[in-house]
This record gives sequence, C-alpha cells and structure tokens, in this order.
Amino acid sequence: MDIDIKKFSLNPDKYYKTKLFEEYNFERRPCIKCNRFFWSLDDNKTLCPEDESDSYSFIGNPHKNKRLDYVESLHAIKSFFAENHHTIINRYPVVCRWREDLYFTIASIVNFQRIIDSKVIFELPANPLLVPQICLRFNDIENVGTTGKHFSSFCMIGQHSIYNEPGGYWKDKCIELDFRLLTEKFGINKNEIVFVEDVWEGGGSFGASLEYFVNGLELGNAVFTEFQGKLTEYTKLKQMVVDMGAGLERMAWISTGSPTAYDCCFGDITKNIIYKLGIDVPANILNRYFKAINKTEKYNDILECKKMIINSICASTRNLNDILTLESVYLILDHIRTLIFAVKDGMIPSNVGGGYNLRIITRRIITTINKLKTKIDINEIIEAEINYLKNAYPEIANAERDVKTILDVEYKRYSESKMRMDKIATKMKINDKKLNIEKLIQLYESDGITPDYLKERNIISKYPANFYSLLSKKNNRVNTRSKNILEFEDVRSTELLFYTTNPREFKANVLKVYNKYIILDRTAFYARGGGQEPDYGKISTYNVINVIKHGKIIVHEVDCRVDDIKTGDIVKCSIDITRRRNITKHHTSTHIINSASRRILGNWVWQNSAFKESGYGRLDIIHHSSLTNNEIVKIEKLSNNIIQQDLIVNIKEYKRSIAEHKFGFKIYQGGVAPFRYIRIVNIGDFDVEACGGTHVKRTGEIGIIKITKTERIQDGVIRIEFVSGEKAIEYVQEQESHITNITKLLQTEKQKIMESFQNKLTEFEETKEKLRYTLEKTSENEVSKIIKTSNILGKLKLHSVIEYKLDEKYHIDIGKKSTKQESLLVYCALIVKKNIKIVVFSGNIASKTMKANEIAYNISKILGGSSGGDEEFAQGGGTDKSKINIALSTIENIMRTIK
RNA sequence: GGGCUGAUAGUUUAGACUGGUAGAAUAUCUGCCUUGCACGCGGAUGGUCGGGGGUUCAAAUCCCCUUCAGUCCA
Repeated sequence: MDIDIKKFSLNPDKYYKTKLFEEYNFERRPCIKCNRFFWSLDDNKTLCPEDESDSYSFIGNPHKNKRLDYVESLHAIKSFFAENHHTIINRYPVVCRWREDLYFTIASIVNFQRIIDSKVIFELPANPLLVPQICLRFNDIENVGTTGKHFSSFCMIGQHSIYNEPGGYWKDKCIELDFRLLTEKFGINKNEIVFVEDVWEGGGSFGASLEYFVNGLELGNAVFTEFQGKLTEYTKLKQMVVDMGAGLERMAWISTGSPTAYDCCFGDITKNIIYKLGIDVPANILNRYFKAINKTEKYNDILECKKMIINSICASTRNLNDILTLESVYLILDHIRTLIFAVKDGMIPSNVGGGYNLRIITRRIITTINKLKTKIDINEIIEAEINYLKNAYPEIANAERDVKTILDVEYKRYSESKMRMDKIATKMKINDKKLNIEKLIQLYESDGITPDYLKERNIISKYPANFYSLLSKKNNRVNTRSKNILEFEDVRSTELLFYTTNPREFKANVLKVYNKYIILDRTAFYARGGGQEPDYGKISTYNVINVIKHGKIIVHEVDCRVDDIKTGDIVKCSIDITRRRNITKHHTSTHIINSASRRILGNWVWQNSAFKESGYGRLDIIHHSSLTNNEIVKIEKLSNNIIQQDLIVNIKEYKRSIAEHKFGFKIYQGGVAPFRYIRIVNIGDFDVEACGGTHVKRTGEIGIIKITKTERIQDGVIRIEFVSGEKAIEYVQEQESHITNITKLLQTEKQKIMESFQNKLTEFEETKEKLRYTLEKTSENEVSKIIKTSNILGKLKLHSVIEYKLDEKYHIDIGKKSTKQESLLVYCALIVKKNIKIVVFSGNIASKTMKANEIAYNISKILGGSSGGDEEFAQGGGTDKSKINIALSTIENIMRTIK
C-alpha cells in the first residue's frame, strides 16, 4: 500500500490539494518518522497526528464551552449538511441483505454500492446526501470497553456525492464542508485540524483519501473514489464518488472531552450505573489513564500494561479495580446497543452466519454481568438505552420487548450449554483422563470448552501457550465463483409489460436471437427474480422454458435452437396463464404468511429468503426456535383470515425516501432495492413490502393457504412450506384420501379413526405381553423336555434343532437355561430364515471338551460362514442351506469320538 | 458458508476403538421390614440403540446418506 500512497503523493496537486488548503495556506509536510505527508496550519507539527505529543489532549479539556453529546452531535451535523444542500437520508438496516459478501453494513457507502458482474456501481437516492449509518464491526471486539474508542457498533456519518452526476461535487467542496463542520459547529480551533494523505480501497474500488485528525484522534476519512481493480492494475470508474465517513461517537467525544467515548454516547445511563456500582475514580486519574492507554501502541500482556499506566500516574490498586469494572460497564452498554440494532433490523443470535457474531456478544454481555459484584438489571439497561437512542433513531422505540425476549432465549441456551460443559468437565475429572493438545482443541471446537475453563476446574494445570494460534492456523478459505455471462451490450433495454397492462398475449419485435435465446423489445414474461420463478409460454412456435434478467434486458430461453426467427421479425407471444396464476397466488401468500408469522411469533421475524413455484411456495423466516404445532395452526389461521377478509392488494411506486418514511424498514423483507423509486405492495393494512413480483388483486383470489411443512433449516432460520389456491385443494384431497385408506385398513369409520388406532396399539402391546408370558410359563417344561430327550453321545448329551419359525432370541434363552441345568448338555440350534444362524451353548462340563465356539466354527465353515463366541456360548451363521444335515451329523460324529 | 461433536429405558448414561445374549443408576410398579413415614433389602416393568441404506452368517458398534441438537471458525 505504501508504494501506492507514494504514487498518489507524487502528484499532490492532482490528488490531495484542495481550494481550502490554498485559501488558508495549509502547509504540506512529510512526517519525520514515517514520511507520510500531511496538511496542517500549525508550523510546529512535524509528526503524524497519532505520534504528536499532544495527542488525546482533548480528554478533560474540550474545545468549546457548549458540549454536544451523541444525540446533540448528530442533530448538529444533520442540520449543518441540510443547510448546505444535502438530502438527509435515514439509516439503512445494519443487516446487509443487499450484498452477498457482507452480513452487516460496515460502512455508509455500502448502502449505495452494487456489484454487478464484478463491476462496482454506485446508486445514490439523492445527490449529494448525508446518512447517519449504524455500522456493525466485530473484528476487534477485544478492544471494546478498554481503549475508550472502540465499538462493536458505531454511527458512521456518511457524506456522499457523485461528482459527474447532477448536483455532485468533488474534493474541494467536500473538504471545505468537513472543515467548516468542525470549526463552526464543534468549535474546534483550525490549527488543531490535520489532514493526512492516504489511499483507501473497499468493495473493489479505490481512490486517494484525506484522513482528518484533531488532537491525534481520527475523526473522519474522505475518500475520492475514482478507480477500480487492484492497486497495481486498475481502470478509471465511470463515476467519481465522494465517500466521506466520520465517526459520530468520536465527534461527541471531542466535543465533550469525556475520559472515554462511551461516557458521552449513552446519555445518563453510564453515570447511573457507575453510581450504582459504587465506582469512584477521581476525574483527573481517569483522564490521565485513558490518555495513556490510547497512546499505548502494542502490548503483550494487557493487564501488565494497565498496571504500568496506573503506576506511572500514581494511582492506586483500588483505582485500577474500579477502572476494570468501568470497562465491564462500557462493554455491556456497547454490546447491548449493537444487539438492539441487530434485532430491530432482523438478525438474531445463532451459530451460523452473522448470527454467530451476535451470539458472541450476547454471551459476553451475560458473562460480564455475572462477573460484576453488584448485580445490575439487564432489562433496565435495555430500556434506558432505547429511551436515549430513540432521540436519534425513532424507529427503535418499539424494539424493547423483542430485544428482551431474544436475550432471554439466548440466556437460557447459554445456561444449558454451561450445564453441559460442567457435566463433561466433571466426568473428565472422575475418569482422570490425560488430555493432549488434539483433545483440547476438539473440546474447544466441539463443545466450547476452553482450556482456561479446564484450568479453573483443576482438570489440567497448564496448556500450551500456542493453543489459540494453533486454532487460527486452521482457517483459510477462498471464495471464487464464476458466472456464465451472456454479452448483449448492443441491445437496448426491454419494456416490461407485466408492470403495466400485463397482457396474456402480445406481439413484439425481435431484437436479437442467439442459439436458444430470444430478446424482444417488450415482454410480459416475468423473469426469475425476488424468489419468483419465471413464466413459461410460447414465442411464435417455441416453448419458453426460462426467462432471465440481464441488467435491464430480459432474455427468453426456449427448449430448442431458434432458426426460423430473426432480428426484426414481429412474433406472437403467449403466457402459460395457469402457471402464472399459481405462482402469483404463492407470491402474495408469501407476504401474508410472513406478516402473519411476525404477528404470531414476534417482531424479529424477517424474511430470510423465499421461493415461489407453480406447485408450492417456500418462505424462510428469522426465528429463534422450531415452530410448535400450536404456532403453525395460529399462523395458518391468521393467514386464511386475511384471505377471507378479501383485502385489496395495492401496488404503487413511491420515491424511496417517502416510502421509507411512510412504511418503515419492514418494507425491505426481500432486501433493499437500490432505486430512487420503489414498488410498494400493500395488502390492506396487514403487510407492506417493496417487491417487484406479480400479485393477486384481492386476497380472496388466493382461496386458501395450507402450511404443509415447517423445519429449522439452521439455527435461527425456520422454513415454512405451503400451498395456495388449487394446489392447496389438491393437497387437502390427497391427505383426505390417505385418511380414507387408513380407515379402510383399520376397518372403521372416519369419525372413529383415532379411537380405533389407539385400540390397535393397545392390542399390539397386549399381544407382546402375552407372548412374553407364554414363553416364560412354558420354558421350564421345554427345558426339562430337552434334557430328557437329548441324544447321549459318548459321555455328553446333544440337543440339536433346525428352526424355521422362532428367532435366535428364543433359542438363546432356552439354550442358556438348559445348559445351566444340565452341565453335560450341548445345545445347538440352526435357525433357518434368509440365511442360517447358529446358536450353540455348551454346559459347564461339556465345555471342557466340546467348546461352544469350536462347534459353531465347524458348523459355520461347512455352511459357508463364520462365527464367534466363548467356550460356553457362541453364535455364527452361513448361507448354504443344503449342508445343514451334513453339519449336524459332523457334530454328532465328533461328540461320539470324545471319551 | 465451512468444520467438528453428539443422539442408547420416562430421566442421567455405560457399551462403539477390537462386530457375536444391550447393561447400570434413577424414576415407576411391587414384595419384605415398619403402628405409620423415611430408610434398608428383594423382585418386576420399561429399549424401532434418532431415521434410511450398505458391508457381513451377524451391526448400537464399521461405511454412506439423512434428521435433530450442540459447538467453533470465516
């Protein structure tokens, strides 16, 4: 990266110099330590901001008398940019459903990036705009709470503009506004502001950037994105994008000069908890401590490092302990805030995907709270945080109950998990097994049992220091995906008829024919998209079997090579209307079931994905547990109730900002559409979603919804399969015919089917019982009969039998009893079924000369099998039924020879 | 998205590596003891070994698939 910074820094006039720098006479200098260039008004600065001696001097010493906390800072920033002709956009969801490569929104620009065929395209709903975007980042949660500035979720103030589109500006205006924001709204002395030259890459595109710092703290980074590709090999983008992101938490921190950024971002909550826990550290010690910890770069042992700081500022051990408790408070507040936004936007803790990050922070919340000596009420914190944050983000006002429920569910899971861990540990302690490194790794990866936990339980005394590095070595993954892309660059976009007149039959101009593909100037064929399968039908004489979108062009695939249609022809087209009708019903049903599930289960229910075919529909929802029978019944009932109400399905285009304002985030069930205008499908007041699919006009048309199956396809995701309309009738009829057949088999009538089935079960149990009883009663007789009638051969007795009816279980029972009573007896049964099974018992005396395992071995050899067992009992088998008699006479002969 | 671990009686589980009668504890029923309860001693009931397929004379055990649960990583 350094080489490339040099490349850009070689041409500072082009990439870095702005009008503001000229006007104010900013001076450009290289850092005497790292040679990076920076722009500043202060002649004394010779080092990069981080290395300056006065870094973090704002702590305890803010710039202005009027101090703005988190919410106040946000309002100040919003009004400043609104005054300067920016459209203020609501935050996007923190769950990033519009990008396959991200679980969470990690930067404000992500909202507007679309990657199509590995090309980056930016779509701004307004130009220029400002968006306060909550971002979730989990890469250094270790630092949350301890450094004073790291968060697992933070608000990135996104200032975005596309230079070469109407309304846009480039670096001059951007830097001027950022400078004015700091000086005018936050009262920062212009001499304290430093801009550092850098290059920034993200999402496949990059450009020169200016990071701006105040007192060593980076507040924002303005990236002027104009290239795409690798840093060594790139092309110029069609769009020139200003991507400025600033940290709201840090703005508030600079403004208030509090010891940490956590102190000014949660309202009074922090203060209240600190008071409740009895933490009492003098302000000057806190200020000096956090200044020092922020200047510390690398450390091996964090606790040692903290102790050193405490010593250097002449603080006490009690101060250190209080600061450690304080860190816990900060961590809890940060993690709960992250959870609030995640749950509100449709992600819950689980063991896969982004949900795992949420599980980790949830469990950190729980363990950290448990560690505190004075117990604090987690529900109170949730309430207080939402109460404060709703002043900045009103939409989270109603999230309280959901967050509590999710945390409760997760708490129970964690308790069970800990109980399991405890059991395993206890068992290991009893068995006192030696644990090698492989076993330690297995315990950690399969059961979540850390070596530290085993140490705590005195199961091991120490473990290899490289344990965690051994683990991390195992992780490597490269995700390469190649797509078959058809090139139709010269073809103009297709007019979509299904959004307007939606005809069943239409005529169209052929624009292009290629192999099995046809492109028309207009089409009513629905292309696969939004989980809805495509229309089938006919173009001229060809059967359409697939319809796909290629950018704004619709491509029809037919079942054979097209050779009698050519460009310029006018063709007659017709759509398979039965198929379309079925798919349409399933699509509207998806919306209904989705909203019904949310009402029955809870507000965290979001659509995870959906699929609508002609034969059935499938909806995957976010939910924490498998559905109970009762829940399924309720969802089905509510869905059908909506059908019976025959609600009007309203479809209308809205400007995105208006739609978001009017209906809220929940419209993005299928992901965020990047367009300025979005199509809103409104089912009465029951369900509102942004959707591009086909829908019925009134819910009554669907007729009936029947849920056929639900399953938990992974932790946190429930799949609901269902059928609608005619398909539902067919399904019900099929079920009915099954019942009819069962009724016939049971020889009863439908009303009594359950009763009759229960009777049959009881009967079966009783029969089993009778058989057991009979065998027991007769076995004694049988045994004495066997002993009496057995062949006396030499000194011993032999009872041999060829059995066709009873099983080996019977003969094992009888053989055992017989040989116990008569120690001279050899009991030998050949059970003939598909194969032959051999059961041999040899009595106590008999087994001295006639070993059961040897007898079984000899017989099995003759029958073409093998055997196993000991002297008194053996089993075996074979396949050759024709040799049964030979086998038995062989045994008799052997026994005769024994003396 | 990838990996790992597990599923045996109502409950907790042994057996699996090395295929050959599924075993224990607890609960339940019951007998003895006791005025009664608790305890103690004895007996009984309870198992599609998660499901399906394969290998084998024979699979809880070995192999493959699948369902459910847990856990770790990106």
